[in-house]
Amino acid sequence: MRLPESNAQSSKRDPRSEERISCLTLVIMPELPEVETVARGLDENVAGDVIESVWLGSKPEPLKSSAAEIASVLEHSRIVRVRRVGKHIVFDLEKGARGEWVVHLGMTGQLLIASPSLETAKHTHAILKLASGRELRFVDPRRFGRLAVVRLESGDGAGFAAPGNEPLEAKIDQFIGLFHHRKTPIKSALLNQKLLSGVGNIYADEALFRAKVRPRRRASSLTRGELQKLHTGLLAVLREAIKAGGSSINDYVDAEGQAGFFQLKHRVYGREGKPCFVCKTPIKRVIIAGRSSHYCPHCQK
DNA sequence: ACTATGTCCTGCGAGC
DNA sequence: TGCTCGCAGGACATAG
Repeated sequence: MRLPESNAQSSKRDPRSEERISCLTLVIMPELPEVETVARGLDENVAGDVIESVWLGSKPEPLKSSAAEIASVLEHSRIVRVRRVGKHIVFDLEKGARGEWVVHLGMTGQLLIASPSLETAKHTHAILKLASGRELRFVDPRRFGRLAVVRLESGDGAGFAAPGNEPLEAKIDQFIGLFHHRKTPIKSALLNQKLLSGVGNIYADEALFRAKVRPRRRASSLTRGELQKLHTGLLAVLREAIKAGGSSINDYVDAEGQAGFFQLKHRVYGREGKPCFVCKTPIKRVIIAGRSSHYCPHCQK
């Protein structure tokens, strides 16, 4: 994971600079903690602002709603709040009727707050002009990201919902109930967004390391105790990552500092061949469900 | 009802 | 030095 070169130029000395958020979004793989951090940062910076106009890229856009639908919901709406739902960023909107703008960052998606004078980056798919004079831009080179809108007709519309359970809120019995009968590898089950929404490849590996469970194990083979440790490990690693990201929002100084998520050392992810921090055994990498999976063959059973 | 696999997309880096 | 090729991965489609 390297810093894209654009990171250097978007980093400014002033920690209050609106460029802060772009710095953050450039260096991360958006799983739950990263999306949470981006959503919080956006909430702090654009809540209360009004979307004056919307430009959507003309190429095959990464849109789930039609361009016209997105523009009609977004334009002249006030951003009430920005929050995370699973791996999605949800903008609560108000324009007489309520609505929601739902953004999924995919792998490489970024939501940047920029001044109109800032050069438009390659792969910019959407630009929202805000009443404050700033722009909110959606940039996504790999186009795995998605944009959609939800109209909420009356006051009590359901709104956007994640397909599965919120990992940070799932109680232990609920957690065990999700996994204990499944024959698929526990790693695959953790990545299944219909079970838990928000866990991605990195934190799945890290949680399994903390639980001392190998990723290839059938979910149904895990004992109650192992599932409890997995639940604990997952909560711990997600909370630590959110804390690390959150601190970078407050303490971010410049790109050299590489605060935030760089404070959180992965114990197995991306460490193939390197010694386990616990027992020094080289970390192994295998492919499960098409995804690279990292584990310690000694610590994890 | 589950589970497994292929596909999308671009930038980057390893290897020749 | 310059090129090719494989890899990265979330969500969805499709097949089993």
